[in-house]
Amino acid sequence: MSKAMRFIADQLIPWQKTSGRHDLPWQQKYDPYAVWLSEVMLQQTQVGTVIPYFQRFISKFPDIGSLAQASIDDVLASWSGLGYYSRARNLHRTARMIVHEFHGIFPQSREALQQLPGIGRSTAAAIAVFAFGQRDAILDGNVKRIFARFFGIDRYSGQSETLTKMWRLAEESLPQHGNPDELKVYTQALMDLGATVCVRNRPLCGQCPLRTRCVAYIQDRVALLPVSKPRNKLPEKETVFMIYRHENKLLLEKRPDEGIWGGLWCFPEVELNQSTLKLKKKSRSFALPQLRHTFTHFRLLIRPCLQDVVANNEASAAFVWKSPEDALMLGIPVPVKKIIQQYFVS
DNA sequence: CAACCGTGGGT
DNA sequence: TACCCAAGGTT
Repeated sequence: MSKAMRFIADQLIPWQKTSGRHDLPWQQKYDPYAVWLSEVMLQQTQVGTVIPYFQRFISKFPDIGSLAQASIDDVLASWSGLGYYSRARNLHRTARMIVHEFHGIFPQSREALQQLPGIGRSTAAAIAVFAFGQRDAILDGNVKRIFARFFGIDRYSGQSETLTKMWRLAEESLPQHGNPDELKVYTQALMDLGATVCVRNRPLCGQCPLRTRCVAYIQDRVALLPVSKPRNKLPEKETVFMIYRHENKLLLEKRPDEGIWGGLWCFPEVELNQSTLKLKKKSRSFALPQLRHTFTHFRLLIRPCLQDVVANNEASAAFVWKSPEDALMLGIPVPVKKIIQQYFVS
């Protein structure tokens, strides 16, 4: 192990104790269920966004047994608005697997945790460290950013070669003979440093315990690292939300698990073609103001179209009629929530 | 490996 | 505005 590697842990562990975060809701006790839930919610999601969801979710499903017993609809309702809904479905699947196949006992090794749905290598390592005191390396966005600067890595971290290198650095930077508590402090320190000091824009290098040996700082390349992901221009798509109303109830359709908003309830979508345009002209439908919704990989133009109907005889289980107030309590995507709140509740 | 999968905050 | 991206994982 090189000197630079030992330096990181030696600096970070005392730094975390004085300057790290110690009051996040999932840090109170290292309960495997709470650790797992928080790590999954925090995937690609900022702490400030997660906290209220975490509090509500753990109030409603306080332990893995209650989560396993719940319906997927109830789980998705609690996840509604948080995004990446496959995380919620995988969470639910994993809860049922642990309860029914593992007698309610969490796997404790990183390798075993990694076999569970929705738990990749970094999340598995975080759970193994925080919940079970194992010695494993995380490699999340914080660590990638810190390492890119500290080691002066000027390649995009998505490249497999760069990723392999970073995993090796992450393993080699672990405290050598750390006891479990030390490993937890070290792992939390990486997250805290990345989230509060070594941030993406304008990092606070004056406060950084690593700056004396940070390549980017020494070479004055902090603003250039890490290298941005090469992005494609977002394609634009267009859809019509048909809002069928019958006596103050709205029709919602359950989306398939695969694809965008999987498993959520949504206004029925209509293909935008000649026949639907004719249909819209003939029927007494009312166009609500369109709205734009931006995803990671495309932009969606939504045209909501309100239509009062006389019968509510949709017989399939994939459809429900709900009052606006009840609809808001289902697992619905954000644009559906916005439309209902804006036009259908007082 | 690259596309897919949400949403909100920051600049 | 338009773009970046945040405690990633799956296919």
